[in-house]
Amino acid sequence: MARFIDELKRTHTCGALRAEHDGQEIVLFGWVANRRDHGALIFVDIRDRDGVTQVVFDPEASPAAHAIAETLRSEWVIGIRGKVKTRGEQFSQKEGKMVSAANPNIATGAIEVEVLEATVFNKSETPPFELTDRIDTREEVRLQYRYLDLRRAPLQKALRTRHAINQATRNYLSDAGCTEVETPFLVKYTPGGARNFLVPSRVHHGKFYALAESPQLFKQLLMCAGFERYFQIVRCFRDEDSRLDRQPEFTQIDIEASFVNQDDIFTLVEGLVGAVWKAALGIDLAELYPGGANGAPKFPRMKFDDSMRDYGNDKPDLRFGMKHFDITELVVEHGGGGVPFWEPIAKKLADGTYRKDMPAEIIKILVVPASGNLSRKDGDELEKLAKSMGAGGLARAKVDAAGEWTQSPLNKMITPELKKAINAVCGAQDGDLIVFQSGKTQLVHTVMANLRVYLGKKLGFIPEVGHGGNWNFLWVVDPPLFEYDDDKKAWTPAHHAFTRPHDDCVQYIDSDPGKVLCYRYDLVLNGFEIGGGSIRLHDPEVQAKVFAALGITGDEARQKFGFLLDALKLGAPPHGGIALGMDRLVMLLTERESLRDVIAFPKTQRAVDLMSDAPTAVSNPQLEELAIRVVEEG
RNA sequence: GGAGCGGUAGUUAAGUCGGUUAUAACGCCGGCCUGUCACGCCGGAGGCCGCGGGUUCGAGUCCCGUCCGCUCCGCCA
Repeated sequence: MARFIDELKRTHTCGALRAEHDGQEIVLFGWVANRRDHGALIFVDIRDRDGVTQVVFDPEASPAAHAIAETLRSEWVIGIRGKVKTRGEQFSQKEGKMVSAANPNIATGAIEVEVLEATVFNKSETPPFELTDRIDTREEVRLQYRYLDLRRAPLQKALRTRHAINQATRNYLSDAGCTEVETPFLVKYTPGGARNFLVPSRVHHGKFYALAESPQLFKQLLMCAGFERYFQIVRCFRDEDSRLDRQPEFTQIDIEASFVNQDDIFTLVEGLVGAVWKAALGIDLAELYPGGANGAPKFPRMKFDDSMRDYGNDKPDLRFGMKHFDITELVVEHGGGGVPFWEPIAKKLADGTYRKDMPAEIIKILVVPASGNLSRKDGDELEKLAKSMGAGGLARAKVDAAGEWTQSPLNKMITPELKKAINAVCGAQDGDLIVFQSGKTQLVHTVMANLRVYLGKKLGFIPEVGHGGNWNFLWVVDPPLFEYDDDKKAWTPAHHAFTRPHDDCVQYIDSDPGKVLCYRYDLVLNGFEIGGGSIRLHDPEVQAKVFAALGITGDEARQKFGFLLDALKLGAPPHGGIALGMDRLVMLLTERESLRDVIAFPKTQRAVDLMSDAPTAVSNPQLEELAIRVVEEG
């Protein structure tokens, strides 16, 4: 029978002890975070999930414990029994006078523990990196030893906050009448949309399941099944390239409800987000965003088109200004204004080659205020960034007091009238820098949107991550139902084919699909999309029109979505829902720089687990069982 | 699929115009120290400069290829 654990139970965590515990005999378990050997006295910082406590090994208090302390090394797992002592004034050899022995930097700094008895549960080899709070070790190494990295307080804290968010979410949605239902991960493969991970089947040679990219169809079927309100905290899988805010497997807070309109979903989600912020941070978002139901916050809304026009994407970071200005029409009015690379665009718009309401090419500008103090080198840096995103270049012009454009080839080409008009439109002042981008609409939007965010960070308009909450929520609403695919020369669903169009747009589904807006919405926080959903199309007649506009035949539709189409014909209630990206939500709420900081075991950009080395090749017998042959590449 | 940045001791970095023994800090090992808390002091070990080719009398440094990580575009809600 071991003395520690069996007889001596842990009485406190390493973050618990305070001055009020003075004199108590306690037992701590944990890891050696640091050891300071003063010859006779040995100080050891013990760390557990809750914090750090300094314990002192004094040979006079316990020679046996002191002998053990002499052997201790970093990350050994130990247990101690000792007596809590408040740290009073003591003579400092370093400073040569009496000073307070308390350590204000740690929560338990008012006390220390004099060790009476100690044990080593397990030794540790020297860890590959030092487990400090502010780590500077390359992520590659940390991911390889993820279990060590996870011992550090910042990651412990992030995952514990994630747990709190989970709890708050379950409580709130459960109280709101939602039933948590688990939907399958192994689902039918449907082409289109995100690439699926495919799972071969031993009993069905040559056939594959797909890992669910979302429970979309199932949650709609649950509405057809009469659950009325559903939620699930669910893992989703997408075989797409990763990003800072995208992992191949990720978690969604998935919600669907019947007999609701868009406002009802917003109210439900605003209440959820409010509850989450309150539970995890103790912050009342209703103070920032008043006007919601039952003390919940109410977030502002922006139309999709306005967002694209002003910010170049559908997830604008509104913590700072620097709106884009679309000067396409202005340039058309001036017949190109003498600028060679604008003239063809103006011409195509004037003669009707391009539609005026959805031009294939546009011209946008962005004004960098004089206070930004951008040097010529900074300008070159901007151009480099633009080019890396596919832009041909990046025209710039510095505006002087007289409204002339200096340091710019444009000044020689452009007509004075257009120059004056552009200055007026964007309100450029002396010293401001105008940045121009023209060309394919999507490219211009993307380049300018990224430049805006880059500048926002560079000029300090966006606070650095971890420097205090500055929450900016926004609903982006009323996007188009269809997008025109230039390559395929066909209309494609902007989201998916089951989104309900605005009633007054239904008439355009056949005649002019591009004009059809729909009940789709995204929730944006600080420039990240943290959720998206829609009111679904439950009317089979309109559904048929949408399929027709997409060039999907009845047979195709039946093959892909047959079970859902059947369900919609068998008494489907009006319904809609949303999915919130749990990982992104946690990342933003905890002010971390990457999704990897809030996922226990994340994968790299190439979807590799550096710790386990997944994915790996599989031996031939296993492949044969699945009737799969691997073809060498090249 | 594409662009950019990075890879030098266990860790983080420096390494000039290509030059002879590749530096430093932290960590590690040994010794000393009864008030440290980024303890201090003395000493020591530790390197396939990501990998492969090339140029050169000579390559961490220049060239080509390749692998890995990160950020972005494409892709993806």
